[in-house]
Amino acid sequence: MPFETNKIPHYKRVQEMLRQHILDGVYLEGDLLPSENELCKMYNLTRPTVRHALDALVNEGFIAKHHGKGSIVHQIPNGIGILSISGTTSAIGKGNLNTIILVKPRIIQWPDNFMFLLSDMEKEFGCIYMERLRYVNKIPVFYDTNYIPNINLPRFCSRSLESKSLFDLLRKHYQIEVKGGEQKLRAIPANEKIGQYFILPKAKPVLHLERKMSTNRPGFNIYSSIYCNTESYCLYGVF
Amino acid sequence: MPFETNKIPHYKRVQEMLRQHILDGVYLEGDLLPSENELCKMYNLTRPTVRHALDALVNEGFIAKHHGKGSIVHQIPNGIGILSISGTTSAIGKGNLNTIILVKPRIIQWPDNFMFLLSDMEKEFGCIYMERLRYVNKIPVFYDTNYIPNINLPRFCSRSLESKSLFDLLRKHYQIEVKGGEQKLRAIPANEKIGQYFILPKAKPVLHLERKMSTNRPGFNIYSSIYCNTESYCLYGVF
DNA sequence: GAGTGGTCTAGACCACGCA
DNA sequence: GCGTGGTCTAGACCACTCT
Repeated sequence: MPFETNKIPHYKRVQEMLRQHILDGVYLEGDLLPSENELCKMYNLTRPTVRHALDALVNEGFIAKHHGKGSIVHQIPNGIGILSISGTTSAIGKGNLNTIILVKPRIIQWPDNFMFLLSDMEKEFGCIYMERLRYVNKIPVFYDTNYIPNINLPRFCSRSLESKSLFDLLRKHYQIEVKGGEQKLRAIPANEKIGQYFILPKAKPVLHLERKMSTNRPGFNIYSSIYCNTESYCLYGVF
Repeated sequence: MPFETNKIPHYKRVQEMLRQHILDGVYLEGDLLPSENELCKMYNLTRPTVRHALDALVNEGFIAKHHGKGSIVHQIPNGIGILSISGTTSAIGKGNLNTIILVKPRIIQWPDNFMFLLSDMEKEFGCIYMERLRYVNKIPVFYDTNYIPNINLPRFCSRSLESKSLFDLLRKHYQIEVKGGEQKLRAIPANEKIGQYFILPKAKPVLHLERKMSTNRPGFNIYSSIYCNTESYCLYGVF
């Protein structure tokens, strides 16, 4: 029986370990990962479980599978795998992402004409709002505004976020796990403010992502509006 | 034993049937799909197989699953699920997509500085090139240029494509199935030509997608460069 | 032919939502 | 308490790739 570790499913543990190995360079791009049967023995799991982990890595764009050959580590060519779930922090890797909090978490009313339809419960409670500017290798790439329902999140506004992942904070202090979500994409001209953040001329095209992320708390969704500067880094996804 | 049908895997058959039912309005948005156990009985399959089909539909954005409740049919709000694989034609539905061939398939050299790295085999053979303009509900939304390796595709250039899906044609006449792929996204200003196609002012932001699609033929990839007018329709994805 | 991933079965136990 | 989806086992057979 595989060793018990908290409550994280086995396939997810394997997925995270392999992803970390790839990011750490244990497996280099073009390398063959151990075969599914070898991974079964290594982690003491059965094939469907190991396959579940590998399928998740394919979705994140870290590997590609080839029938009869094996799982090959993918190059992620100057692109950022933000289109899948893993969260910006883990999609980019180690020390390459820097975050500045532009507006510290504060309680506000939900905006009128919000980008997604809100449930009655969400509307009833207020909303915690924050803004961030995020740099990839010193280049400003993401400006995001975030809306979190103010439901049972004690002391959230006084917590430090600088250089931490929002998802990590929610998981560690509030046991909130982001499970998945949906997103809408558009190309829009940068307005004055965004142009300044990105050091781009006004009206320069930027990519606009509106996302709704569901969590393990029923009815508790996190909303983000993300502006992406795609001058130097493109977004990258797998399908 | 489930009835044998060609060589399409069972999970894919179920996936396609359920997707068609959703597009046809048999299940309306917000409806609960039959439970996994019910689907097992209906199609005479086991749960992992049915789950495989449902997971694929989640990835395509057609349904969302809720632990303890069931699978709920998703609304796809004025957005186009082109970010997943299903292909533009099936992502949009019935008669809403119209296609004009701007450049009929013709054999050309691969362009220099191609958007993706080509294998030696691909470089050796020529490439079939075509351009299309696609309308969603009468609005020009996609302008795409496509590059297909000219490997064993007899009479391809003389086939009619108008109002047909490229993927369908490849599957029916050449037994080529698109399996998956990767894509890069950027926001760029429309150039003169694209502005005219989309009836947009020049320099208006458009979304640019560069995709590489792998197929069931090893080493045979299809490449597309797609410009999207996101004024009226946004792109939509699930993660 | 040996090894790989792709598909599938037939069970099991658990956590969650709801009545 | 019941039905739901989430995870997992321990096998099986097939198609594919490489040598």
